[in-house]
Amino acid sequence: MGQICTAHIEQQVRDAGLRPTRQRVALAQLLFAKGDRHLSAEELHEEAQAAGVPVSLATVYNALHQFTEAGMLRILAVEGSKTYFDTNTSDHHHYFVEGENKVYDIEGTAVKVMNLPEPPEGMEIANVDIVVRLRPKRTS
Amino acid sequence: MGQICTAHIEQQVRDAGLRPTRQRVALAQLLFAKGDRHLSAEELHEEAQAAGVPVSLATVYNALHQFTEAGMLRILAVEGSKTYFDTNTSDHHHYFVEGENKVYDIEGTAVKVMNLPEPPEGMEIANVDIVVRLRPKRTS
DNA sequence: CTGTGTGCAAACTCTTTGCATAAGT
DNA sequence: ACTTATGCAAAGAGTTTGCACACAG
Repeated sequence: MGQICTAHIEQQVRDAGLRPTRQRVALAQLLFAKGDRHLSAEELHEEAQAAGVPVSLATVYNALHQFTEAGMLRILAVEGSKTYFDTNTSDHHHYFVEGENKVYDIEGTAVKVMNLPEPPEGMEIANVDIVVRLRPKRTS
Repeated sequence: MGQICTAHIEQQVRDAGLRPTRQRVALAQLLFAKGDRHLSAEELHEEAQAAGVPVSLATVYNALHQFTEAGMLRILAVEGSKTYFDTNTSDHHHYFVEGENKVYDIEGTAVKVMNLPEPPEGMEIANVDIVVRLRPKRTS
């Protein structure tokens, strides 16, 4: 099964126009094997190390951007210094927790946006991101 | 009128629990005199210089964060390395143009979000940001 | 006067880049 | 073999911090 998955991942990487190198396949596996995830370059780097794949941080950045260009990942629109990548590239939405700078998917969702105006001339909508910012409830 | 505005701005700064110093008042004036704006620290710094207010970049950062804590500004949730501050702290929404990393308000808007689920235990919604990502329309 | 704010420069964090080495086809 | 990817370390951008001087109350 590891074999089948690896072959499948390799194909995805190849389809993106990238050589299925050890590092890229390993990173793709970490990214896409476990369902939807949001993570930063540094987090993925640590995971790779932990998984026994000695990949450099620069390579992680390269791979993340290449995957993004290929449409396999999307960059999350959240404040904060770090860039977060999302393995779910379809329209879906997030909670952002103030203070801890963490992002969670909004689950079980039929969230819908109404009355969106027409985009300006010559532009089209690439996607719509909704970020619901949460804060600890004040003691009542 | 400049007088009245300045007095008003000074009061706002004072109400935020901050001393109405030359720099803070000047920055507040630039920020709040012209309606809704989104700008980075560096942009505000340049504007201040251009307006003949020789304020340092560090002070701009300080002021922006202090105004944000006081609820006079909000940090925009957009990707990219720079932090953008928004002078409109009420629920309203943005276009983000891919490539040029620019943010525009969505105008004339009755944009509404439907079916937002309950937030998790102990959390409340601080606000909801909608970012509509635009890209150039492909030549048809 | 007394305490807070400011400005400068150095430090820090995250990300990108250049170039020699290694790996894929 | 030939080309592209990787890893390292150094550079770069944006932001924060520490400390002496200046200003507001």
